[in-house]
Amino acid sequence: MKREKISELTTNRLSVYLRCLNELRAAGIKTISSQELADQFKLNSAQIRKDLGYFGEFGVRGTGYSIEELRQHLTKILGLDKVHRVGIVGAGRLGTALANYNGLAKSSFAVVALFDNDQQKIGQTIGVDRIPVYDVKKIAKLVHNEEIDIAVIAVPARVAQRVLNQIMAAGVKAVLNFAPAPLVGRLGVKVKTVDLTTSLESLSYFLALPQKARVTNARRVAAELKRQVVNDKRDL
Amino acid sequence: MKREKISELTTNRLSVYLRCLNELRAAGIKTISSQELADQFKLNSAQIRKDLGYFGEFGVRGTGYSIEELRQHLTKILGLDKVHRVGIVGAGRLGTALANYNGLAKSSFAVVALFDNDQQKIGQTIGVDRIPVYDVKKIAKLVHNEEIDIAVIAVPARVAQRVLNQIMAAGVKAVLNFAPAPLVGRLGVKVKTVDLTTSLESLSYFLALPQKARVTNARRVAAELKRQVVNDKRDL
DNA sequence: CTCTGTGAAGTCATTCACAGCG
DNA sequence: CGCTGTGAATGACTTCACAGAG
Repeated sequence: MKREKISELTTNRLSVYLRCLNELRAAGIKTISSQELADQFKLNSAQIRKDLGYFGEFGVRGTGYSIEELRQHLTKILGLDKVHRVGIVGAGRLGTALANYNGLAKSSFAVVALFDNDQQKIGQTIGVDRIPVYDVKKIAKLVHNEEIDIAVIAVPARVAQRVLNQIMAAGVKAVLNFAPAPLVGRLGVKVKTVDLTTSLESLSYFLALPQKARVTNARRVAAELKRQVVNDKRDL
Repeated sequence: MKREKISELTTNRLSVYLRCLNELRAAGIKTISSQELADQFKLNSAQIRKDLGYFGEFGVRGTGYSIEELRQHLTKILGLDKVHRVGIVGAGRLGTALANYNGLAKSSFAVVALFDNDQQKIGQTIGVDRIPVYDVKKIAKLVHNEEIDIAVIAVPARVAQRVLNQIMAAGVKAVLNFAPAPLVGRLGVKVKTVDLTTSLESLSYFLALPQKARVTNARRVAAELKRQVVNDKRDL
């Protein structure tokens, strides 16, 4: 296992591979080759082998990968063998929706606290899990008491940087930001921004293109189509 | 204006530039250089000039860019001079949260319909804007009647591909997908996936790293800052 | 003979660096 | 002069292609 720097593109893909492996396991399949796995999404098989290669040699030549074994390795690599405790700052619509989002509960993330500055909301609980809403001022205390290791920013853009500063001051090292703002992180703190407006505007750009440009979108689309066909065959 | 293929990384940044310009305009500033703009987020000024250069020569040498003028150009380029009509499939927590999300209303996206298969929800309206919830079966009809040009998938992963197929059959060309599933699009249809689980698992990976690797050298962290904005250049 | 693991080649993106306009 | 626009250089990511393990 050579500890060179792993790109975020790679870690994102590892997450996707893991999800796929979980499904395959549920389907009772024991073994899979990088080529078969690549067909599931439209990736190149060398990409998968290379991604895995950064972390070790998990495959068996001539056979492929043991699904259960690879699954365990990826779980470990991604740090999903421990439950992460998540605090959401901003108990607005997005914040509460995320607190209730089942997708998270199913994986190893537990939302343990929400924070807001609205006195109306503070003291309430959210969802069937009755997650408490605290005063934003108590972030530092609760990060410590509840052992929160991941924070989610779901506040308006204009206060996002201030909130991030509070979060970092409290010692949280990983932050998922939904505010459409370019946040400045600090050494050793990972800030990942999910920007819905940018995503939509990017779609808008695509729609604004002349139809010809949208369709003649080059090799990648062609390659996708090819794989699609392959997939369909396989399913039969 | 040379019509070569523009990377999605570029269009994502254009969206961010535009947001910044809107703020600068609100602050009453008239002109800005690429260097100043680059300082706002941690970008390279050449990057900005190159991004803009794909679409024309908007700058004035020795001075910089007229904020109002550049703002108008970017708005046009991103197709934001027209209001996009958005339909959200899945009236669960995420779907309704998005329907209510003010960030969208502020820009040029209007959510005009939700779709669900739960008879309890069909016929209801969501939020202060009273957006109606329709039966999923009516997607094709409503896409036509309401002139929906962007669809949002906010349904569980296992039904996401089926929903996408219905959406594409209805003629929608741009789709924002929140389901954690590798969807297969069709020629001329843009599918952009926002995968919360992957984002969180990527943060988890970071936390699982030895502290030393997390902090690394300042140069690398600076470079990472630029990547904060989630850029799924590969749509899963 | 199949499929992994991996250098080498190829492709795409970012940054440098500077000519030349205003 | 200062700042844009852009080739040329560098760097990052992906894909090819094949030696070699099982």
